[in-house]
Amino acid sequence: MKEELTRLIQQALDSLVAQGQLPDDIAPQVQIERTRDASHGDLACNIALTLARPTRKNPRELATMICDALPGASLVTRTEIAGPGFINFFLSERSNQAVVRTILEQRDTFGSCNEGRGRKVQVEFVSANPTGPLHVGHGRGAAVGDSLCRLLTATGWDVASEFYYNDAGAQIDNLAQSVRARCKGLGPEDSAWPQDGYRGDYIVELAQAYLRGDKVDAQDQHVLGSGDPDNLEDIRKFAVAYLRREQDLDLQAFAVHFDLYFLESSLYRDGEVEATVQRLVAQGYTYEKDGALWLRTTDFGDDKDRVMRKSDGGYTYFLPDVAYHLNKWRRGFERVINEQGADHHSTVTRVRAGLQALEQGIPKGWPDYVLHQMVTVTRDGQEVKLSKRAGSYVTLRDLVDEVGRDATRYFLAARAPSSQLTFDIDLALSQSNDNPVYYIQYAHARVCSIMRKLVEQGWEWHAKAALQHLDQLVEEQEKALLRRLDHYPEVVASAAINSEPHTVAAYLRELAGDFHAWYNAHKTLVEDQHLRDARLALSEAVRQVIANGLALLGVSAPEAM
RNA sequence: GGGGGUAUAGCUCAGCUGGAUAGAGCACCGGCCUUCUAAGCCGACGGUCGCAGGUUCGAAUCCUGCUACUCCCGCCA
Repeated sequence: MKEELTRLIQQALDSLVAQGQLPDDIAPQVQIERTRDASHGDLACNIALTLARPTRKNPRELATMICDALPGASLVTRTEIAGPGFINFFLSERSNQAVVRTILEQRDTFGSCNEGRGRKVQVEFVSANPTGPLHVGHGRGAAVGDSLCRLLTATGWDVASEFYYNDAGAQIDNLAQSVRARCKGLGPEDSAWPQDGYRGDYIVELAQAYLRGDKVDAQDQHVLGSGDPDNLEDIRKFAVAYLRREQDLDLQAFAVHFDLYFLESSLYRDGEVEATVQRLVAQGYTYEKDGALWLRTTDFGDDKDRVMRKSDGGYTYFLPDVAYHLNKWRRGFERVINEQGADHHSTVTRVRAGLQALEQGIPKGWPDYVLHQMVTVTRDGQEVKLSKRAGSYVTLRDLVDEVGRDATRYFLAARAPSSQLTFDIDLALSQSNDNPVYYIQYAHARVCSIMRKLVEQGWEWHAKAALQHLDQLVEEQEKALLRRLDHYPEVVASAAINSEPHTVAAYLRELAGDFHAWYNAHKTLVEDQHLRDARLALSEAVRQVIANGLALLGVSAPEAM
């Protein structure tokens, strides 16, 4: 529809230029936008305002000229010049009602598109170290990242979700040493306790499981605890598998699935870390200083150079990160989105710099990052501190157990990633109408309830027949709903392009609001069959779009509440 | 000191990439259940869009400079 109008306006401008009424050196950018207010019509164009300056004409006068030159179109019932010079288009009711037919035909694909054209995109998210259970911050990453995957799939991308975990490096050594200390009955208060050791209770449980010789079955590894408190390597393997399994359970509770778990250790095993170092050295972007090997990331916009190989011979996290992203590039992902906590934002420049230094033809701004700000958790009005090492902890699983999966996911995905998020456990727990997810789900359940009532009354409803009577939908609340429904595909497309799942949540809140208002103002199950059919079709369309939208957020759409 | 992010109603947040009178939800106040689920609806109240400049037909939105809060600035991840 927008394209159609853009074409009409373009034609009008062309004819005005041809008649010499407008100079031919203007390069108009015709923009059609959806109006915010129904009294401004359905669509509006600001062309007269943007052309006012180059043509040195009064915008309203210009708008009149354009309207007069506009070819007729059956879908437009009238045009109007308003405000400073907007051209408002009022579409026929018929064209507005058509969205119901589209929705009932397309069902769960309504809102989908082929923008991605099957191109490969990878979304990496959560990527928590296997050094403890997932906390709320990881939950935000999981909610946002998973929703992004769903949005990209819906818009035609070939999506791969991935979890990268650092099963190598200093943090894991620290973990193994912490477990060994617990095996020997030591605690943080003992002098032999490792510096910065992990103090959480889960380390104690882990040590006990290891000593008992438990078997651990995680997603991608199976380990038997040897029970030897001196074998650090055994402890390390066991601890990683144990916590990997814990995280599996956390994610399972959250209904988040990954196509691939990528192990940092595999980069070492397959020589990719070493190959990356050699490549960087060969490109001449490295130097030795203080016994360490540095990369001149300042050549690529970093504020200081970074160490890649420490003086003790080990690598910093930065180097495997570069090797990992080279690996991603070679797997053919033309688009990669890394969803991480904003505390990692300093890696963005570094990883991109490392990739540029490799000179492999990787685009400068590759990969994309979505950084979410910190999550704080409050209970009884008090902030609950989250610290793995201190041990006081709100885990994702605890939260899901308490609050429920739907509410947790909705809360964590419903805010712009760039804003800080306070997760108020009491509020989320309250089960009251404070909770916006219930408001949306309730709208869905209400439609289902109407459908059940329909059967109880001995009536029937057939979509095909009902679609013949959409012209019955003339009430103000019905028009508002039709406009809102029509908007949905744009919301999905824009949320996917801009990596902003929270806009879907906001849209659903509005759609549910429109629906509840209509529901209260007009009865659906009326005696008049044509009117009833039309309203049932509209109800069903609303139900479908709510179900589609909630699915994009990973939230369920209950049939009864 | 350098960099990222944020600042919009009493509180929590939207604001469709520069449009028309800045919107929701909570909270508070007043109404609506013999009619499809009141987890709902209707109404009222509530704003110098952090401050100061600038860009233009037009700014919460873009630019510059401040201020406050927050995160990062390691040979940790």
